[in-house]
Amino acid sequence: MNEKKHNTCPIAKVAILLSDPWTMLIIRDVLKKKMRFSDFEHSLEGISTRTLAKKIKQLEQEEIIKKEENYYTITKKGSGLDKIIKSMLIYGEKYF
Amino acid sequence: MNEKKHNTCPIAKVAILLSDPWTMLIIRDVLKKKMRFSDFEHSLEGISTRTLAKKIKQLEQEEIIKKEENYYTITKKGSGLDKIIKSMLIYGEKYF
DNA sequence: CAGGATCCCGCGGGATACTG
DNA sequence: CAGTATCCCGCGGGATCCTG
Repeated sequence: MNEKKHNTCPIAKVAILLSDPWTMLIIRDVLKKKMRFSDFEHSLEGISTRTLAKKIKQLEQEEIIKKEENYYTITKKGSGLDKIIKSMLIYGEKYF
Repeated sequence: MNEKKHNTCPIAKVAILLSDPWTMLIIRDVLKKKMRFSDFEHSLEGISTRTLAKKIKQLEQEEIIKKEENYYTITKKGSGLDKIIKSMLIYGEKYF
């Protein structure tokens, strides 16, 4: 996936941002409540610490989530994603 | 990503389904109009024929898109995804 | 034009061990 | 608990060529 070629389409940008299942699940969790590292590890069964740390860092850099005192919370930018998550939930419940 | 561990969460299922940027862009395109293979190749700049063929096949198996006479169109199940795509568009326009 | 077949390489990511 | 550091392997996917 070459990001530069698709930088004009907003859908493509969001698609790239969310193009990892873990990422979406992290957002799902942190939309509900503040999470610590170990909370994620329990919720995201099967993820390795290495991968989790990386995904979290990505999301911090994108300013989707932020960290304060070992707790991760959603940012304003991040909370805008709830609409997407919500529509995914509705779709998932209907078609799976 | 171990799919079995997350098979109870509808969000996780949709996340897994959409966890590839190409996939979402294919859906974006086919939601607009019927597409042929070469249409995708032009729209999805940078994708290889191999990958494109694979993604298309996946989506056919999921019954998100269907093929008739070298044209791909959206299915009923697939058209439900427009809500998600739409919310992604809105988010992308606002925050990027 | 619509793909299938092969070959090959990179890196994403698991497992494990270690530190503050 | 909250990560960092290595080591190592698999496979996703690009490039290329071929067919109906």
